[in-house]
Amino acid sequence: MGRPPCCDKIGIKKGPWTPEEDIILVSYIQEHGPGNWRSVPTNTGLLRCSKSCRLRWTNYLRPGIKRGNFTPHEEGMIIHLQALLGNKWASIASYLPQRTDNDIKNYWNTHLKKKLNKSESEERIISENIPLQPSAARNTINHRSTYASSTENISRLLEGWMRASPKSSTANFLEQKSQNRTNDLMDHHNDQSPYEQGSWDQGFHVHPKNSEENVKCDHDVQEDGDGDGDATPPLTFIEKWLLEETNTGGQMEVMSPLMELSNML
DNA sequence: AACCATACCAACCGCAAAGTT
DNA sequence: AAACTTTGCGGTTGGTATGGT
Repeated sequence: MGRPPCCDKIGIKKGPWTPEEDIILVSYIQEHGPGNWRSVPTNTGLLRCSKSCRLRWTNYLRPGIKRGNFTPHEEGMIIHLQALLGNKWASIASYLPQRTDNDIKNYWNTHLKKKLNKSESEERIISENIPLQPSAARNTINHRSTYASSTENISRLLEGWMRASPKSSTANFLEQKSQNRTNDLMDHHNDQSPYEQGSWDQGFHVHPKNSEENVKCDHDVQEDGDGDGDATPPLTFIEKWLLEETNTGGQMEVMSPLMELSNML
């Protein structure tokens, strides 16, 4: 025990990351790979604690992250996985390979929790036989248009940086990364990508690190089941359901059996 | 136009598990 | 086995954009 807080040191910078810091971190990770976070600040000269570096990478800079614009299918998955697993955001995120646990957690806290509360109260009113106008707001997801703007800035910055630099392995990596980001942004701007089979495949195959993490997370989830006894249902069922969901194109109707089960649990 | 309230997201903090010596 | 270090997770908060008055 007695671990000293890593962020208490004098001279450690806090707050929002600058594009320059992002570039330093990305290029370092490209060379050395993610991990050994302890050594990242000393080796890069970044005035950040190791924790902050890891968080920045996993939640923001890691290739293959999809940001904003949660599809109805993703939303449904989060709702049901949360019902089944509780606030195990990392576990839930392992089933949404392009999303980070932080993103899912934020989306839950800012959108879905309210939505569910509203739905529950409306259902209660309905069950009490009080007439109620259909609520348009119930099906409305408030997506803020500025959500991806910072990502876009990073993308542009990286592109500019690469043009100015000789073609190194780092630059190649960044170019690829930039391309991924651009593709993501295209998805966002088009706003037309229902959660489809291709998205899964892309998430798992294009980003090896991602899938590697998924394997680990899934393993963790399974261990959770017999560990703390927090009523985690058999994961094989969830996986089966997710598979069916993926194959059927993710219609909400498919979830009703699951909802019944989760209600029973 | 200015002010205030609310919504949202990025990042921080503390704790615990896992890993290492 | 104990002490220590590192990593990961979930809860929370601060800053800022947006909407309303």
